[in-house]
Amino acid sequence: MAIHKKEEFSQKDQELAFFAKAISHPARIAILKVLAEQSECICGKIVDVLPLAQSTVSQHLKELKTAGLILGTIDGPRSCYCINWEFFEKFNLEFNTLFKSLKAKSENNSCD
Amino acid sequence: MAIHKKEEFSQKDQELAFFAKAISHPARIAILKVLAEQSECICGKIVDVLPLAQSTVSQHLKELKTAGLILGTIDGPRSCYCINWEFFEKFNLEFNTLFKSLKAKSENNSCD
DNA sequence: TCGTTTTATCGTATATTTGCGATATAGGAT
DNA sequence: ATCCTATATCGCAAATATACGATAAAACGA
Repeated sequence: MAIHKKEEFSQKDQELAFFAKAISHPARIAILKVLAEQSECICGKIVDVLPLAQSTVSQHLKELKTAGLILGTIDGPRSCYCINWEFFEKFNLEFNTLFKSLKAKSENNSCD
Repeated sequence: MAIHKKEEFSQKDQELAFFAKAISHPARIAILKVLAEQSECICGKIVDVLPLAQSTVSQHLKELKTAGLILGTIDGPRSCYCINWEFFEKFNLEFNTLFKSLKAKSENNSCD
């Protein structure tokens, strides 16, 4: 694909797409659910719960971290992750805004 | 990657990931916005608006259609697309449910 | 110090996504 | 019938994503 064209779209659309991509794999959704459930921000326990190899889980955690959805701190020999709730709110809001704006736009027409 | 493991996750997580993937590219978000704005469910006008080749746009439209987010009808020599609002509501609700359930789970702990 | 445990990263294989040009198809106009 | 327009699909190339095993790094205990 020569050069990918993603950067030619609006910042907002790129950001939304980026957010959506962060949760576009069931493993990452499952990880978020586990993190939300656990009182301690467990680490390798996620590996036990998911049907994936340790290295693969680590990769998904890295992606969620890059996206901003989770925070990771080193705790001795292990890593401790938890949901970045502050960011999560922004994330949530962003989706709601998209959905609302689409609906709002549609109110001016009678397409459906 | 030998065999991809997506099907080993819960139906719900797979569905959510699938939904997220549908809007994980700025072109598809842009298409949804255009469709929501237009009073007639335009077709190739989308190509004019997006910085992509006709064939690429057609492919994104197909993906949105496969995901269920848009409907396409043939209108003479051209294709007419519009947002599938009924499905859109389900889509919207699914995300809200995920976000709410994550927050609800977190209320039992003090991780953050 | 040496081994153990835990996790990140590297290298690699394969699958999927993205993108485009070329072509096919189908309807409408002349 | 022939041409034109609009769109879908095919074939291909390149980029990304997914997955794993092997290995590296880091902290802890014996």
